This record gives sequence, C-alpha cells and structure tokens, in this order.
Amino acid sequence: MPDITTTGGALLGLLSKGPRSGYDLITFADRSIAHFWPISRALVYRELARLEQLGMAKATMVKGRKAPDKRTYTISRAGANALAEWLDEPSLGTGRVKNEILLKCFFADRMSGDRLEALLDDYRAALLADLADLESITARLDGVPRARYARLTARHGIHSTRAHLAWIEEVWTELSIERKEARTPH
Amino acid sequence: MPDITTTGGALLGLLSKGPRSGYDLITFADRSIAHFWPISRALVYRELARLEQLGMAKATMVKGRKAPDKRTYTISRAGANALAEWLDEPSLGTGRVKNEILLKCFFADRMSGDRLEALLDDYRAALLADLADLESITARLDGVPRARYARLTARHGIHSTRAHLAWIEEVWTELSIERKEARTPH
DNA sequence: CTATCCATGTAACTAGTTACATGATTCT
DNA sequence: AGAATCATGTAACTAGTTACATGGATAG
Repeated sequence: MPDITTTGGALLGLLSKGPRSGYDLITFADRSIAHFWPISRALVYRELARLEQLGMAKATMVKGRKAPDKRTYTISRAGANALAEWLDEPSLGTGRVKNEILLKCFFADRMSGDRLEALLDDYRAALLADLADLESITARLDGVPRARYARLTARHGIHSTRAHLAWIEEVWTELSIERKEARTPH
Repeated sequence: MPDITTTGGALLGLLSKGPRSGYDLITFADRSIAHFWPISRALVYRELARLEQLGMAKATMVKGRKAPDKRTYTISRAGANALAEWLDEPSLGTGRVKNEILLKCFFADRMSGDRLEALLDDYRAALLADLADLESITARLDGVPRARYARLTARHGIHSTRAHLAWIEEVWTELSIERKEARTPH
C-alpha cells in the first residue's frame, strides 16, 4: 500500500546496505545502478525528502567539518518492508528503452549525405567506451560473492552492448552492398 | 536554433511522410518507432500544439462524418528545415535504458525465496513476445526498399532482445551452480 | 591569491503519464 | 438495448532535468 516509485525503491535498496547522505547515494548510484537506472542529482534529494515524509527513512543532521552540513538517511523498518514488497511485486514489460540514435536512423532517408555513417561511428565509439567500462567493472567483481548481483547486471550491459555493436556492423554491410548496387544500376 | 525536442523531431519525421491527425500519428508511432521511442497519447497532442505554435506544422480542421472532428497536421517548410537540422546534429551517448527488472536483480539478495527466478521467467516471456513481434515486422519489411531503415531498426531490436535472452540463460546457469554448491558446503 | 573542485543542496522548468470526457458505431 | 470499441481530445498530476547557490579545500 505505500505507493513506492521505482526510483524510491532504488534508493531504499541502496539505503538497505547502510546509512548514506544524498551525496553519497548519488556517487554510489552513479557507479552501480546508473547503467540501467540513471537518477539525476536533484531527484535523489526530492525522493529522499519524500521517503522521509512517508516514514521510510530517517534523516539525522551531521555537522560538517571540512564540508557543509549534511543529512544522513537511515532506512526504517517501514522502509525495509516497503522495499521487500516492491521487490516482490511482478514487473511487467521489458524495460523502457529510449534510443535517440535509432530514432534518427529510422528517419535516415531524410538525412543529408553520409550523416548516417557519422551517426553510427559516434554510436560505436560511445558503445566501445561503455563496453570497456563494463568489462573493468565485471573484472573487478569477479569472484566476489557479495557482488554477485552487481556483476550480473554489468554482464547484462555487456551482452547488450555487444549486440548493439553487432547491429552496427550489420548496418554497415547492408549500406555498402547498397552503394555497390547503386554504382551498377540494374 | 528552433529548440526542437526529440519527441518533436520524431513527430516531424512522421509528418514528413505526409499529413496526419494526432490519432493517426499515435497509431502509426505505436507500430513503428515505439520500440525505441515510445510516446504517450497526451504527449503527442501537446507536442503537436507546440509545433503548430512554432510554425513547424499547420493544422486544418476536418469535419468528421462517422467520427469526431479532427485536426490534420501538415509539416511546413520551417518544420522540414528543423527536422533536417535535428537529424544532422550529433547525438551523444548510447541512449537512455531504464530497466526496472535489472534494478530489482541488482537488489536480489534482498528478495524473498525464488522471486528472482519468477522475475527472470516473466522477463523471458515478455522478451520472447517482443522477439516474435519484431521478427514478424522484419519479415514483412524484407525486400521492401522504402522500408529499409524501418527494418534496420527492427533488426536492432532483434539483436538486443536475443542478447537479453542470452543473459537470462547465463544468470540461470550461475544460479544453479550456486545452488549445487550450497548443497555441498566447502 | 585565485581558480577549480568538493560537497551539499534548492528552485524553476520540461517531459511524460494517468485519469477524465464525449459521441458515434459496431458487436452480442 | 447495452457493452465494447473507435476516434478524438483535455486536465491534472508526477517524474526528471537544468540552472542556481554556497562555502570550504586544494592545486597551481
């Protein structure tokens, strides 16, 4: 019944590993769940305020010595319950995937010149960077039992990224076949 | 300079193929770009109103005979320019991927019993449904030159979906190895 | 000694979703 | 005749982003 949003669930999940400030949660989230659930800074603070209001987390002010004062949040009993409930709820669908590059590719016949090729090259570069990142993450987590599920989610990223790269190659071969055909008409 | 949003670009792209009403655009988008750029109904209407206000599309009222009156939108010269500009802009990153199932998987050690298995089973079912859908789309578009890019985006979905399915199998094997180890401790 | 970064947040805006409304048509 | 569906949209809400603010620490 406690109307938990997905981002709220994510924050409760992170808090369930120990008390953290908003800032801590942001940096931690960036290096863990951001690949499949990015959260912007401002949203973290707003959601934390809401979770506190719902009684799912408790904030305590901590005087800063070499930094500004901050609020440290601790998950409450109610919060732990809500987290468990949310985790146990079935999730429908396959996840929202918004890909602007694909959108542009869909309209590629409206593009000028070889913009599509440039688009694909940029895409590949970004994917390769991602892949390297993901691979260093899994390497670091390999054989660490506590990090089992973190590693598995990174593995998902690897599978997925490689698939995107393979798709790019497919597009390139199809495009080059066409260009050859265009040079030798019927 | 005309501050075009991505969803605005998508609508202009669809309008560039011919005049359409909001309703037409919604149904068309659902069967074309929705796999990588879902747009909700209400947002289509709001974006169309904005595009009209910006002078990128022109609306004409059409009396309905067996249906309510409707506005049909036609892309304007300025709209076509904005579309071309937007398509030519570089797009950074690899696309936003929000996957609630992965998020839950990340927190699987907080889950009760075999909820993770159920989660993965649901995920697989949804992916298989998606895959069938995507395969029927590509089959339909195969060898239709006009639909070249539409087909390629569907191919992207196929690559990606298969990767997700492969990941599920990987998780299953890892989980079953662990269960075996749990039965025969050190 | 000043420019940049760390650590913390707030305020204002934009994008996206859900719920509501309506009348005609076709299905049972 | 009543229920579901088509074909349109509007209104109200929620989620997410971008821009702003601040003061101490550290690097050059």
